[in-house]
Amino acid sequence: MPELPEVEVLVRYLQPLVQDKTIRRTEVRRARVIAPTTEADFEKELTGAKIIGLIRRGKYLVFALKPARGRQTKLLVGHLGMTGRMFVAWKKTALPKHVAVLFDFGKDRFVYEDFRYFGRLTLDHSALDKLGPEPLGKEFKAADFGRALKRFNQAIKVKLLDQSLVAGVGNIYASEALFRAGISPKLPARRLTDQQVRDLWKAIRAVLNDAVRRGSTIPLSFSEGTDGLFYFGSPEGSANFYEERLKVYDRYHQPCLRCGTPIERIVQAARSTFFCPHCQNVKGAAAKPRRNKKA
DNA sequence: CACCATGTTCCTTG
DNA sequence: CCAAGGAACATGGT
Repeated sequence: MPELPEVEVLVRYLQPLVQDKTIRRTEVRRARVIAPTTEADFEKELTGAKIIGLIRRGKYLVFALKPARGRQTKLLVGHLGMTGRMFVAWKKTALPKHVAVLFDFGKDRFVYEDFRYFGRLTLDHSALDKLGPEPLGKEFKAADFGRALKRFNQAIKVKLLDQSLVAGVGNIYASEALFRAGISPKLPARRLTDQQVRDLWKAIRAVLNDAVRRGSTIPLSFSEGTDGLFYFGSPEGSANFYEERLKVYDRYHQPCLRCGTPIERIVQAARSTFFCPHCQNVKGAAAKPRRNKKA
């Protein structure tokens, strides 16, 4: 679940459930996810600590903690990697297979589960310093974004994944934003015109905002029976929310929703990119003619 | 067996 | 120091 919108929805769900909870005990089942914090430090710092806040920064979750003894607030930084999940459940509820970390709250507990263990839940907050502006915040300015892009020859799609330029865009929403802006993913970053920079700036915000809005309308409940923890790829089907909200990502060979041209897939920096070769022509500008086709 | 997967970091190479 | 490309991480699904 890992791009900005998913993390945002998760934080909104999680925040009231962890706010003011005291961690009675920690259990680290996979030490790699707390690195570089050691298990001894993790336990020492967190046991007895109270969670006094939870916010999102880029794709990170930032927990503010009031330590058992100390006065100084500590930060606990979470990241879901590709497959991480976090939730709060009754202790009688069975745990999933790949639990990485548990916090005992008394009646219930916080669970961080991640079957690929690419994520993190650590006291090391240095990753936050490398993040660029929040795309949905007012500190994200088209002019700054454009200036930053001027430094790179690399394809714009690849630079959208650079968290130091703008924080929170991942592989899915990078394709989505470029489609929305009508810009080729292959266009070298420094070649974007000022107009394209503005279009892309706007498209990033629109695509992320839409996803947060839609994600917020989906029940996040850990309904009994299913292992379903998230709105993401609904466990029981329900016409698959995931498919219908995305306009280009994972739609290889399917007709472009705007012009009917088959969507193409290419690989950039070892990641898949999906785009419409007509609506997102490198030469830009010209692409307008549309023969709308029923999908 | 082959290839693919929402992410980040480390290691080369130029 | 910087840009860029690729492998690695770990566990699946198809």
